Amino acid sequence: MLAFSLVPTSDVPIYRQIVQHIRRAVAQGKLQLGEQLPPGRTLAEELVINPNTVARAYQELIRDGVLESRSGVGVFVAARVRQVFSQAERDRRLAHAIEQVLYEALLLDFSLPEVRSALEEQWKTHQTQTQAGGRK
Amino acid sequence: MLAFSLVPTSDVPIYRQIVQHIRRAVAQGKLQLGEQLPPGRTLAEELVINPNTVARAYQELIRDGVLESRSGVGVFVAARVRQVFSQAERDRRLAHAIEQVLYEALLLDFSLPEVRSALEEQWKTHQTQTQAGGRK
Amino acid sequence: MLAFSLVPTSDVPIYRQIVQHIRRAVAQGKLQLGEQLPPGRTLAEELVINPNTVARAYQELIRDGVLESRSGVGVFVAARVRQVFSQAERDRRLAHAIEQVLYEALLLDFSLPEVRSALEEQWKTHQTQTQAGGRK
Amino acid sequence: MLAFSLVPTSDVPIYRQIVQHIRRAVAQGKLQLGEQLPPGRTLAEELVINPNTVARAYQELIRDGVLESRSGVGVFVAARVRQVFSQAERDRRLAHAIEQVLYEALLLDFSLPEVRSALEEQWKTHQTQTQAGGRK
DNA sequence: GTGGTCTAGACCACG
DNA sequence: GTGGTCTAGACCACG
Repeated sequence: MLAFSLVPTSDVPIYRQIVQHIRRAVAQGKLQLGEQLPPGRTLAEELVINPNTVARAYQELIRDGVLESRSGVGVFVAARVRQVFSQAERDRRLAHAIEQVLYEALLLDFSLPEVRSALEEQWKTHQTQTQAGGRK
Repeated sequence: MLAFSLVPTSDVPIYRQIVQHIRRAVAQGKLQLGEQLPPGRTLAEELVINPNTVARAYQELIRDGVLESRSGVGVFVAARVRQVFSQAERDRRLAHAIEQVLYEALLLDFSLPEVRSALEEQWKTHQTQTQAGGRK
Repeated sequence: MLAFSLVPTSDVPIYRQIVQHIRRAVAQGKLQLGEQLPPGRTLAEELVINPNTVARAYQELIRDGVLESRSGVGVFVAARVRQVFSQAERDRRLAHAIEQVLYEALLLDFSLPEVRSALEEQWKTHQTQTQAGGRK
Repeated sequence: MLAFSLVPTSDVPIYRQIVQHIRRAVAQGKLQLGEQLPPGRTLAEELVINPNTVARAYQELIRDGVLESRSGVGVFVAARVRQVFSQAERDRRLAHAIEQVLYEALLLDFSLPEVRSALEEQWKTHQTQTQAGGRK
């Protein structure tokens, strides 16, 4: 199931919001591996946006190995998430996300221990929320 | 002192990179309250970018109360940087940045220790890059 | 320099033809690392197609680390081609290309030695064509 | 005999996968000239796909002179499969497929020996998968 | 002027 | 009905 709403005023493009939402849903096990996603047109209607925008989000997720398209049938969560990226690229992407945290923390005057404990807390919260989920 | 380098191919616009850098320098006390900033043209020359780009960064910081313009004299760090963020707002913003790291890490199949050590490493690297550290 | 023409009757989508053409030009050293590509609008005019179609091709190449965008300036061949893909993904992509050769060969009744020698010949021809090029 | 499996998430449409498989079986003599093919519905059941999809593949092969339909009886391998491709055409098609491999390999930074051994491996794997091999 | 995003609408291949 | 491609045209951020 996919239920979310967009933040139209955000500086994050709509298609990116969709991408992030689906990534999150997969990570949290709310979208099961192999599960079918709503047809692009349906999702577009619900979100009151153009179908092309949804298609673009789906395309990006397909290219990243998170989703799979079966022609004439629909789009599905990939049976197993392919490891598409090289170690260097994985590191790069993680570093990029961490950099955002770093900037935010410095700007807001948080210390390393504060950030670290916030990270650990959120990580554990996520674990318990997705207990029986697809990921141990 | 302002010493930093830009990442022209980053998805963060150049003017935002400048804004973030100055905010951080002020937060860390590397730019003293009341201290004068280099003229826009000078900074633009050093960074080999368009002067308009620096001007835009200064404008945004002036609008946010971090900098002050004294006409005919120059741009200065505001005498008292107003405290923009409430504690709740600070926590919310940090949590949001960490959430991005969390989902990226889960999708790329990183473990908590890996993320934690990457965070610590980047934090320390940043510290050493901006040596003079500490705040008065 | 980019000079090529489209095959509108082909079953290969236009944006894919552009992608393949640029990949080839980079592989052959006809597009130097760091070189700027023509603005999407210009290329679209030359090819008499919609700018969005060119943009889509550029986007895909940026995502694959072949090109880089510098905001407000233009699109460039990446300084060094990033190794974006995992070993598994690289193998997968190579296998996919080889599979096409295999099918074609079986259908046209070529033997393995014939295919192998054709491969070696084309490889060597490419080497000599790009002698002084970016790749040894 | 027709025994093969489909790749539903492939970018090759299912009906094309069927067409290629039958062409190959005929080229390799695994399907004898004049031999009857399974009724479309039977094949569709085995492959767990829509009968229309099989029908479409048969249609294309009939149109190309590989198969023949005898009304009320069934579909058969044509008594004499006409030779569609000239030698020049065969070479051109093979060269084109190899060119794709070449550019993919260069971009993914594979060496000639790596590509050659991947080719040989896939060729042999294919041979063993379709054991009964040889041609009469 | 440059690329990035989005809409509206069309047509097509596939199953 | 499903996704994939393309056009035409608009608006925006950036430099």
